[in-house]
Amino acid sequence: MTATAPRDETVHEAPSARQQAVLDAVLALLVEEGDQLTMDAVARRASCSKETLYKWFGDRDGLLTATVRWQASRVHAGREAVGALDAATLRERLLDFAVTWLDVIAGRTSVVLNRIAIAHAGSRKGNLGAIVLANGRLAIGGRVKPVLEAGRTAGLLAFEDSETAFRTFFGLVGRDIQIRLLLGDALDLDAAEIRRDAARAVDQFLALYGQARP
Amino acid sequence: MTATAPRDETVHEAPSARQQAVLDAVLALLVEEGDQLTMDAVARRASCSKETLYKWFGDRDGLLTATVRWQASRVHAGREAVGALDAATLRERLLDFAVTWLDVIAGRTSVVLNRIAIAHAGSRKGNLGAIVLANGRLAIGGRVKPVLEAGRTAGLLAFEDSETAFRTFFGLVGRDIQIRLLLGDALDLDAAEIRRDAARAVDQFLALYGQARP
DNA sequence: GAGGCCGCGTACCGTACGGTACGGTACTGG
DNA sequence: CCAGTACCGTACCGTACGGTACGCGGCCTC
Repeated sequence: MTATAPRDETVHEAPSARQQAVLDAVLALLVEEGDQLTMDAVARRASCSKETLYKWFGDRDGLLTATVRWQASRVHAGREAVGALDAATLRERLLDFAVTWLDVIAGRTSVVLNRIAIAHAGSRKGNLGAIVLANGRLAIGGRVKPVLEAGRTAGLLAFEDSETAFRTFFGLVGRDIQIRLLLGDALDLDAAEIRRDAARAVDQFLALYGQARP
Repeated sequence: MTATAPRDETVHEAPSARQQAVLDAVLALLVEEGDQLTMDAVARRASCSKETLYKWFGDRDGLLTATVRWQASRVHAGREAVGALDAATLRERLLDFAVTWLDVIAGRTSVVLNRIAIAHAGSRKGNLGAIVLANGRLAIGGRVKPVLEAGRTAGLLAFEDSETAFRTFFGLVGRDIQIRLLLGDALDLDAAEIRRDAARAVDQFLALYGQARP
């Protein structure tokens, strides 16, 4: 290729600080205005030109994708290191996951982003859905399953397939909350209620899969 | 009012046969084409004029609302009558609910309609979300809870709040299935797998809430 | 301090789509 | 046989919005 190739600058890796500001503007707009997000509105809100948006993100979908990725990159905090499980720490780890997860899905941002991704999944070319899935359901699965397996090797849990066990955990924690929020049910959970719900879910999960150390 | 009032014919009660055909066309289009449903496409598919669509349904939202209602009216089959529960029939009733419910939410039509309703809920004036909620989550809740309560009075189940118990049941049955489908995950469940999943959920629910007859 | 780049603001274009108007045809009641 | 009505087909209108073009000001480099 010759030297004049204009070099594709669309965001594929980490966005710059300015770009992050734009993506935050998108999130804010999404949360405030529902999902009729226009490129004009984004440009105005972020004080940048539409041309810049298209240069950085390619097209509307690119902007949405970058936004979802950006939001996902913020949620992935959280320690790892699984070793040395006793019953109390197992319960605590599960409780921690449950609370964190409920906090996320009950948040306005998560609801709106999931709405966008779901709408997107309905109109073909739906990578947005896949991205949200990978960073939501699948990501938390990937982090919980090692804990479950550690619980099993410690003789605290009994199950055959960690995926199945995790899906039960997921169901016990999430129940009808996500679908209700997505469909617009008010249902505002405060921190106390989330903690109660999470504890109940963990208790139920342990009742189903726990076993006294043999 | 004078005699020349043009009389609002928009569909509020049961749609006529011809109107049902139109609504079926909408459903077919929705399932086939994803959700970029245009009034033009509906008119073409249903062999009717756009003017008629607007006369019957008011506007696009009205058409969508009527479609959701129409679909909901088909799902509500199912016997009632709760009396005389023993352990086997309780299990059978719950299993029946679980299978039916999974069948519904795994169907293309349900997925598409939920997508529409969710997108709608994101743009204010979201009665669609409320309708889907009322005919989905809330309707099944209303039908399951009497069974649970009958189970309790028969001494087969132990719980304080039937709503809470039902939500646990809901979570155990649905798990991550609905959100994954909404986000475009392939995940095609055949009848056998649905039956297996439903049975597992019922077993787990009974393990949590069941008690031997005292 | 002159050229070059980046990016803001704004004006502009094309099109898809919601909604309306209108002519034509079939059926019904008087 | 003549209104009146219902409804189909199609042409049309207005607008919102995705995407592009262009001018101008600030900043960096030589």
